[in-house]
Amino acid sequence: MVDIDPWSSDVSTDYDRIIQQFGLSSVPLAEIPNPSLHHRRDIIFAHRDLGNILQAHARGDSFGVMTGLMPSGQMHLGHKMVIDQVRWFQEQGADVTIAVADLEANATRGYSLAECRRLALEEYVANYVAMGLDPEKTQIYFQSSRPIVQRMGFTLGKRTNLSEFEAIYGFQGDTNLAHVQAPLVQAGDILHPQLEEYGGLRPIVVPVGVDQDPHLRLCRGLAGKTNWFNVIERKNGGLRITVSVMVENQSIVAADKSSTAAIFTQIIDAVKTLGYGDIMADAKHGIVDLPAATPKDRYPVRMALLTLERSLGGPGLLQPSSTYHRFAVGMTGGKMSSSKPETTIFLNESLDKMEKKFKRSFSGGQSTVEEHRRIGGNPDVDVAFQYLLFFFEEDDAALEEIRRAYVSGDLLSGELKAITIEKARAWLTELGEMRDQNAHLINQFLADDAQN
RNA sequence: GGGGGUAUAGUAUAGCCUGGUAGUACUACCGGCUCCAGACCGGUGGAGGGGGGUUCGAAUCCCUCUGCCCCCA
Repeated sequence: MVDIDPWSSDVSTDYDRIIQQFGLSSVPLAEIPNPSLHHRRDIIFAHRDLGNILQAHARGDSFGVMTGLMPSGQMHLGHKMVIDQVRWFQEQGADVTIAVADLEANATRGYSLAECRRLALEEYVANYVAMGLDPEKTQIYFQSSRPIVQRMGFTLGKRTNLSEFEAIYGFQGDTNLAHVQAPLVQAGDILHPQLEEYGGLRPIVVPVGVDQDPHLRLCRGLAGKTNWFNVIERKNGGLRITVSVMVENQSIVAADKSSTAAIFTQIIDAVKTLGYGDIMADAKHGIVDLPAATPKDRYPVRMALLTLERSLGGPGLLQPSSTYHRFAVGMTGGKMSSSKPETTIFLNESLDKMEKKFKRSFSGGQSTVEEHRRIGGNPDVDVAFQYLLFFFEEDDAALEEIRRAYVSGDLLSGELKAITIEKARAWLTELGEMRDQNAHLINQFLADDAQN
């Protein structure tokens, strides 16, 4: 994992390196409809397969967003960032599925399932509701009362092994097995919304921070390995479909010559409906080529093949898409961490406490007024400025004006802190009011299997 | 199935053998310096897994339970 140096003024370099190292893609701002503050400010800086989501959106097809919560501790600003993204996807038309990882919290943190439920509703869901998610389009469930996610985790476990877990998570011989099961159940969480019972085949996006990428990599790998048909880019242009023969589908796709031929006919029929005239099938080598297809066609071709796979009895799972956001700097200048209360603001923080935290937050100002006027402040490391950027100042022009004044030395650190405190005060106050006003809606967010 | 080790503050640890006010570092909190914060200087908090025993007195010795780690089969 790349270390992120919070002191570096040139943060983009680090994130560029992450993109390269993890094989992520940059976010195509121009293609994002109604870009949010996070997009405009490059806070959401990378993605995997976001194109699937954008295409589904453009076509008017359904798509979903998935997130989870671990019912332990308190919600803080780091959580707000994810919920803001979930809400944005919802506003663009996504259905929302939220997993309460109560099994995981129970196994690894020692909370009873009853405690998990209480904490999830009172601390987490209450804030989700307050932050404006739409109860009509949001389904919250508990891992413990949706056994299918455990079963999927079990089944998907066949596609990986301890060596991979060691490589991805650094697990070793002394690792508690609860930690081994958790990512598998989580893969079940992420993939199960595609099941017919939970909305059917459609792209699902998971917005996370880069530190969560290992989970996504695992989940995408597991889903991909179950696919009966692969879509790859041809060396000389177009797309190539290959058939993946495995124990599970051998009797269906490759029992004998006639069944193989039948499968190829179905593949050709499936892609024909997408409008490709030029289809070159080579059953002997197990490939179908679409020389005229473009990389963008990968999504509809993939969807057609997954639909075919399902009709043949396969799981037909689409790899989840993901987006990655930068982390706001912690209030003390280091990392933001829920286990260190002094590094963040809780969503139910008292106004006094919030003000105190900002007053003692790390600044990018100079040692004396004279020096500050002369040299100016550094907004890149200034907590008060960063929190306006990440959370509290919606207006780009206003933010830019503050940045200009701070850099020039016109604005002192103390004055900047006062601005941020006022913004945070307004936000926290409103959030508290919304929590109270909307508390009665909490049950509407719960899926049927999450009701008491 | 058998054997060994270990449990001290939010974190990392010292003290245990040889019983006598539990020490240190970071963190937290307060003050100084700073426009504010950091850095720096000064100060203040906070701890021996649970139960039992021995003893005037147990973190320390003994038993037991629990958790964690390791070895053998």
